[in-house]
Amino acid sequence: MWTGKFRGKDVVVASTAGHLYTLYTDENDYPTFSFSWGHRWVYEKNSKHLEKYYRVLEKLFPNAEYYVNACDYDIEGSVIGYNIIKHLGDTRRAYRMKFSTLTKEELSKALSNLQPLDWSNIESGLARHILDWLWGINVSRALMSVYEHLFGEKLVLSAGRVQSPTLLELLKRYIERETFVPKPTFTVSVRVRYGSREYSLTNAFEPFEKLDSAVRLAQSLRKTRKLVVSNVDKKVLSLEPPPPFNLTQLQLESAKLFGFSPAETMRIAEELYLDSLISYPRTNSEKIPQSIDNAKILRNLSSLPNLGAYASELLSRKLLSPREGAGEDPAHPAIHPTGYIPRKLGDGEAVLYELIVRRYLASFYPSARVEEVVYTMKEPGAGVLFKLVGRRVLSQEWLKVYHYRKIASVEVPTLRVGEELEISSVRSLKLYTRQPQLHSKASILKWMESSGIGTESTRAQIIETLFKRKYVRGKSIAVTNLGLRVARILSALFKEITEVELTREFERKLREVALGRVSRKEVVDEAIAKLGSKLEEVKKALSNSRGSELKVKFGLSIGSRCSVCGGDAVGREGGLHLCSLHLAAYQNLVKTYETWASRTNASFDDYSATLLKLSTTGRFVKDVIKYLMKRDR
DNA sequence: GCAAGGTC
Repeated sequence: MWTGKFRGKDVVVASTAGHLYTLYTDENDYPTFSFSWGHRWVYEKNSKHLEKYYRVLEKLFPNAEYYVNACDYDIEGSVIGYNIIKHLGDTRRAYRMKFSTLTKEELSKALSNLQPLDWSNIESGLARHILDWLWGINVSRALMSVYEHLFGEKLVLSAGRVQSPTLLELLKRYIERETFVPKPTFTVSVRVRYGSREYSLTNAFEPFEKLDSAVRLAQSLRKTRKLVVSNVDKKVLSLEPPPPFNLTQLQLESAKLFGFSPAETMRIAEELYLDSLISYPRTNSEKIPQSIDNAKILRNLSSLPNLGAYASELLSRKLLSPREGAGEDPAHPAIHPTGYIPRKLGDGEAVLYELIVRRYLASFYPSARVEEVVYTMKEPGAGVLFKLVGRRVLSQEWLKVYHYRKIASVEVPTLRVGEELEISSVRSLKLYTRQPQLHSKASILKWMESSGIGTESTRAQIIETLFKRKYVRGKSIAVTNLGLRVARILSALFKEITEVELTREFERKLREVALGRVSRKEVVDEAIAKLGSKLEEVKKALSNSRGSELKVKFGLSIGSRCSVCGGDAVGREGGLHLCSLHLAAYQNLVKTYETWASRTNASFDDYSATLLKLSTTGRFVKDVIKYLMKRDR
């Protein structure tokens, strides 16, 4: 709590730490549509610490002439402050402070220019909370109940607007990889000699579908034994420095460089923030506003061992405006060092702090200059093209401080158009197409951001929820049998919650609420009506049928077992009963054989035997092949 | 017990 005077009046400032109120219900069954706002520490684990913030506010409120909500100027900030004022005070004597940076000047201006409560933000924010709660709590409860009826096991399960589409995306990628069937392609690899050195050339043509084409090209190259330079393209590329980090970019970069998960990065960044070493990390901004005194921060950083020299260099070169990225955030600037010098840091903290400082420093530097020369070569009289690419860094600039990014120099000779090079080796090669990678925590975070679901503050946590529920596992994220069952139940019964489109629909409705065209009540009532009929339908089905009938009724089974694995079969193909994964694998196996047959003269047996040997063949495909081999023996 | 959103 802080006290002071502003224009002759006593001002008391007390803080909260995020939401003090949460939605809850006393009902245990579903559907449940009766909810209220209550104290968070009563209804949520790990929120005991919130009560002390509340007790301070509770003491202050009765003595105040009026109240000012000075939370971050965004929708959640409006809801956080509104709930406190509504429960402890009187919204008719309340105002909103409107600001975008936390400088003395701007806060002072905002305080002398108080706005009425921003009802449009409050109403749309409350509606967002309620919609997420109604969908999340009700579908989660229904899911647990359906799961118990179908599989006889009582488990804590969950579904939500953000977590469920994320689970489905992980499953999609998992299926793509594990039902993948590689296809053969053919190409040639060429080396040339120039002076005393040899160079490998890059192919500027797509691999061939037929072995013949590659063999013919190889034969022809062996005969002519030379390539002629047909084009020289020399240019100087300008490589811009990266902007300072927002949270997503920090999470992606630290995953790439150090293997930290997004949640780990968040935890370490939080520590650095609480130690006053970096600015607020939960930001989407990639900009440092004018109001931040970069010169002062750089002067302070110049006493850092190792990195201080770069800060001094920037000051002496008067490079004081950092590059800006596209990311915006109304409440916070991009992540940057505060200028405080750390004493002793833990391992993770030291590594992340250095990354943030280097990134901040790099953003002030001019672009690096890289000279690139591309020689295009072809067989005399023919059109097949190869490339030889050389690269040389002319000026490092930001690359020297942001040493994580390395531009490898590639030495190549100086060649003229028309010059001939002797071919030293030609090989024809068989290549196989590669399977897609499973998602990592970093790549699924990126997917969530680009799909517009979750926020800076919640994405990493929501990914951890999927792990906690045991829907997924592994560093390369695989979906468990439980995750697959949950995804299939949700897709069959509550399709909307598995799709990113639900978020878009919420956004459209909430915009209407913010514009005052539709009331919060109308939007909530509409959701209740829609969910109510759906949930009653599911509940009725559960009370009328047994597990095995239900699976058929819900479209989760055709009433038989998968010939390959014994799981619930969902379809029949080629005389087999197949579960969803083995069905997809079987279909890919049959379909891809057409491609193989057109490119090679492999029989189906040769094809199958080769696939079993290749490590890129999906495991469900291998299961199907083994089953077919055993059956036909 | 279950969401997603804040923040410590």
